[in-house]
Amino acid sequence: MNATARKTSETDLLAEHYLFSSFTVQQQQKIGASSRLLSIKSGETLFHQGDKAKFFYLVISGQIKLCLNSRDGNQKIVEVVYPGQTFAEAVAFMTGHRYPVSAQAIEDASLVVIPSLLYLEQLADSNASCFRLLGNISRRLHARLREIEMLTLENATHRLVRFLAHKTITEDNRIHLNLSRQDIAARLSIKPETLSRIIRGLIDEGIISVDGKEITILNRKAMAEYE
Amino acid sequence: MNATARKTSETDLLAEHYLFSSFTVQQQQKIGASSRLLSIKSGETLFHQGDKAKFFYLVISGQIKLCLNSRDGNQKIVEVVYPGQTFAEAVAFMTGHRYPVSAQAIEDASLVVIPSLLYLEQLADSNASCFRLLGNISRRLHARLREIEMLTLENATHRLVRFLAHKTITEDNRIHLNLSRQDIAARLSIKPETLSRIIRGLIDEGIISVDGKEITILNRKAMAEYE
DNA sequence: CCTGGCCATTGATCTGCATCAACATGGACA
DNA sequence: TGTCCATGTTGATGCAGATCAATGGCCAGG
Repeated sequence: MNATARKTSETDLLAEHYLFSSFTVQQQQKIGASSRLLSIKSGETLFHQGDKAKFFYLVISGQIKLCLNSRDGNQKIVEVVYPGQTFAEAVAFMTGHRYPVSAQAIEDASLVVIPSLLYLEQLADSNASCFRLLGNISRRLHARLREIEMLTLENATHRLVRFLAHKTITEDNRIHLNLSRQDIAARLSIKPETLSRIIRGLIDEGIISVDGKEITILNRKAMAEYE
Repeated sequence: MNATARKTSETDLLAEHYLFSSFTVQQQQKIGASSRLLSIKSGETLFHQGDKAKFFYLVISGQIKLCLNSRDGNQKIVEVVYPGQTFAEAVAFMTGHRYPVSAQAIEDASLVVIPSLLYLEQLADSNASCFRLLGNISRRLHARLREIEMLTLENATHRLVRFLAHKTITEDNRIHLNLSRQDIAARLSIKPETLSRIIRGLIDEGIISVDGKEITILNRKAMAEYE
């Protein structure tokens, strides 16, 4: 594989994404040519909170968690990013240009690394792309707001039920968890022990049954009442 | 005062704001002509969470609180908006176009009410304005993130100390609170009783002294150690 | 097949903040 | 100036979730 071929692949990956699809082919190629593919192993950190931010990212495969860490070792997962999604796009517009969260791979992942500045330059020539980015960031803003709502107005059980309700549920009422218990706990801002107890509680009430990362909803009515 | 004069005043008020100052004079007049001034009394609600969002707002005077309300009467203040600031700009880009928070006046206030759609139309012709809005929304996104950080990684005392630290402090170490205790509590996601106790604790430790809405910091060192 | 280390679960206990209740205070208005 | 009602303070108690500790399960590497 030669350099040109690789660059082409990155351009193609980007062009499919709605944040880039409004650019001209020239613009896409320009961004693609300066972007690179990156593979990281599960557990590796992409960047730390406070790092100078020169790039943003498009996930091709794997999962990335965006998290906040406190001095005393507590971790809060703000968002889990899946293939096809970008993250840290907004950092370029923030004063200081530093990542407000840390990013770490939950499983082996590959990403496109995009230079923020170059992207910004292209934006200046593409109003349509600006609008897409505005929509994108606004959606994130809304998501953060709902997060705050959950944290302040709902208890731990509610948060878990909501978390489950937002997962894809098969026709036979099954949900596949793609996170470890620890990560689910950090996502919901509770301790793993508490998560265990809450799950046990739901099992004992006959609302769900659990087999490892597979959950079956036995009583959708009761489940819905928690929301 | 005739209609034209009033419209001129609204256009002028908007033109001073950085979200509008990149527009052409024609664009500013267009937006100004469709905007209107609104006065509301302290305690009145501007809009409720979930309302259809056709407008966003620029505060001219007074204070507006943006808050989330739970079914059981709990309230979380997400942000307090002061003169010169806009709010609900991002809603136009969200799916559903509904306000994700409620807005209520904390004191008598006057605002400029701006039709979101018209603003959006002008944006399409002004890349500079797009960039300003992107910066504006990104800043908000960052603020929400720090909020989540505070809520999940810090305790109530820390949150109060941070809250105070972000206020303007005079050379003689005094802070003027512009919110009621209830609102401070709702802002920090604690109960008024707890806020009282925390303040008492700080007083008893000799860290601050309090006289109504005036706070004097007696021990900046000790104060800083809470952050 | 055993073994070591991590993850999840369970139990016992602790604690920060909420809740409930009573009382104080102070500002608006007659 | 007194009265009233909302706001704030203080005390007693409750409770959700954290913490500490022990055990069980499960997978990787010998």
